[in-house]
Amino acid sequence: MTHNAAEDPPTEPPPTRREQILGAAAELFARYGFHGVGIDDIGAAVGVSGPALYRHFRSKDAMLGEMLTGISEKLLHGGNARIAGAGTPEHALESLVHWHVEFALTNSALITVHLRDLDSLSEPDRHRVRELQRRYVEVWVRALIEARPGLDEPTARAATHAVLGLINSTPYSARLDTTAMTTLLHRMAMGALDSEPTRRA
Amino acid sequence: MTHNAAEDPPTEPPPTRREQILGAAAELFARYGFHGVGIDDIGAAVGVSGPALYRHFRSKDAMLGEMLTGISEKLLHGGNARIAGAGTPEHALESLVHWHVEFALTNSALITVHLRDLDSLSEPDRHRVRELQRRYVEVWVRALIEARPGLDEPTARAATHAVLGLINSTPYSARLDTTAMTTLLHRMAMGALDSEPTRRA
DNA sequence: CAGGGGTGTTAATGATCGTTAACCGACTCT
DNA sequence: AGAGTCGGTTAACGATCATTAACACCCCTG
Repeated sequence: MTHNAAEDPPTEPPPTRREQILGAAAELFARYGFHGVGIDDIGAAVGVSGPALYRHFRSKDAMLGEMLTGISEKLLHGGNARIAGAGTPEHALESLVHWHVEFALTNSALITVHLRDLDSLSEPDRHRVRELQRRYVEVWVRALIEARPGLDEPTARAATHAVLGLINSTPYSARLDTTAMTTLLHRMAMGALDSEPTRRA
Repeated sequence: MTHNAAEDPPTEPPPTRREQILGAAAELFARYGFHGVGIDDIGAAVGVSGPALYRHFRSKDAMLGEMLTGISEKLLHGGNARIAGAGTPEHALESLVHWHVEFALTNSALITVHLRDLDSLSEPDRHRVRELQRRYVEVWVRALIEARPGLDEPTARAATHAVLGLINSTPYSARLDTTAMTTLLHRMAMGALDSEPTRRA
């Protein structure tokens, strides 16, 4: 035994099956909710029936865990990357909006699951995901405060949640074509953020 | 038997127990999801244990059904009322925003359940709720088009979903105090709607 | 060709949980 | 006092469903 062989190999080229299963599961979870989907349903969706999935995942909860930690990490890293490569604070903010809009439009099923089934996670996974979320929001809050000096932190945090809610509304929406939807959401998000929330009426 | 005595008496002054149960159930559903809450949990939350609830509701699904049709009707009727009592189209829109913000802040648990557990409903309830939702959105779409002439209907519908998403983000948000939150959400919603989504860049 | 890892299959197992049964005290109305 | 309804209790019942057992291939390497 060369220590533990199949634990967490980050340099591993992802095969296909796991991801195929996760994709199908995401669609199903998005439509029916985590508890509304049986292990057999997921199996059927990828052409195998029932407990075959246990060859690929330790449990049903593990699927959800991997799915949600995956999306949360992608969001956080993407956000950080956008911030890093931006010149002005205003540009950074715009970049974040663009990133999140694109992400939400591309991964609407994951967004839905993320909003909906977070607390079907096991304790440790839930904490991990919440921590990643928190850090992602923090990226937004910092960017927002830099771009709108004088904005206090609690307000910035609330405004961030609101804008993310706006963008994440995408799964509920009767979709326009992707490019129209992208510009619409982008414009509305910036409009919401431009509403000078720092000044009194 | 004087026909059916306890069916649908709309003129009835609501007692207390059903509503108490619905309130507790709403909080629990919001926190743990419909399937994540047992009948015993709901009972415990109101001080009785277990199947006592069946003296008040036909089933667990019936609770969810009543909860969600209730909220949907309140939203629709409130929306219609605001529209009716408004002078200018701009004022009507503003009135809708105010109404929804207030509602979401006052009933954040219901909003959460509404977004999350819609498809745990029985077929007929689900259709009823979706129909009410559709009509509520229609109220917004009409108001929006009147206030922003030249806006095409699909875009107006998408914009409506986005604004509702913004306002409904309230449950996820680290709440400011209610009045600050109200003005912030109101301002951001109007800002999003003012972002002249009809013009090209 | 022996054999072992990876991937499926179907049939038990066991827990959870909504729902019902059977039973009971309290309060009202006559 | 007595009958009935209302709201509650605890103990079965039954279904659903994740998980595991036991068994069967395929394929690749030695």
